[in-house]
Amino acid sequence: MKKTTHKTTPLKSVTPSGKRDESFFEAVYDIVRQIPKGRVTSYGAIAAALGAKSSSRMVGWAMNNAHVLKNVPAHRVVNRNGLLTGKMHFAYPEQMQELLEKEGITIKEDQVQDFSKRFWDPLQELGL
DNA sequence: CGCGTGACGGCAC
DNA sequence: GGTGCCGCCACGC
Repeated sequence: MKKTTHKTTPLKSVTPSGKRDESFFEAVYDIVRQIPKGRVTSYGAIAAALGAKSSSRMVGWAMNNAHVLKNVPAHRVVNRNGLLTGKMHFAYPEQMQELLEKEGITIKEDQVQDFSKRFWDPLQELGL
């Protein structure tokens, strides 16, 4: 796809109503909600499922906005190392680990154990 | 408009 | 296998 010749608002389209295009956010939330209990995925995997794998940072940015919507299990999203990098953004840092352990996931030093087995790839699982 | 920052990831060393 | 640097895109100053 060709991008705009001007560097202004490459991805951030503005809807006629004047608000920012939240389609990216909604898409992220939609995938996160589909993460099975007891499984985790990575920001990059979600970004890849959205066709913007190089924008994995935007996924994390979207999650920061997601705390408003309680329907999004953001605790099931970790970085590609299986590290709970986003724990500081929860109500309290330990909450992320508590929620994961409550789902049967073992965590050691903010690190998801058996990450490769716990990993849930939206691209593969959703058949994309 | 430039610069620094960030819930990231890939690659070089 | 770990560490560091760079690229990525959006945001705040």
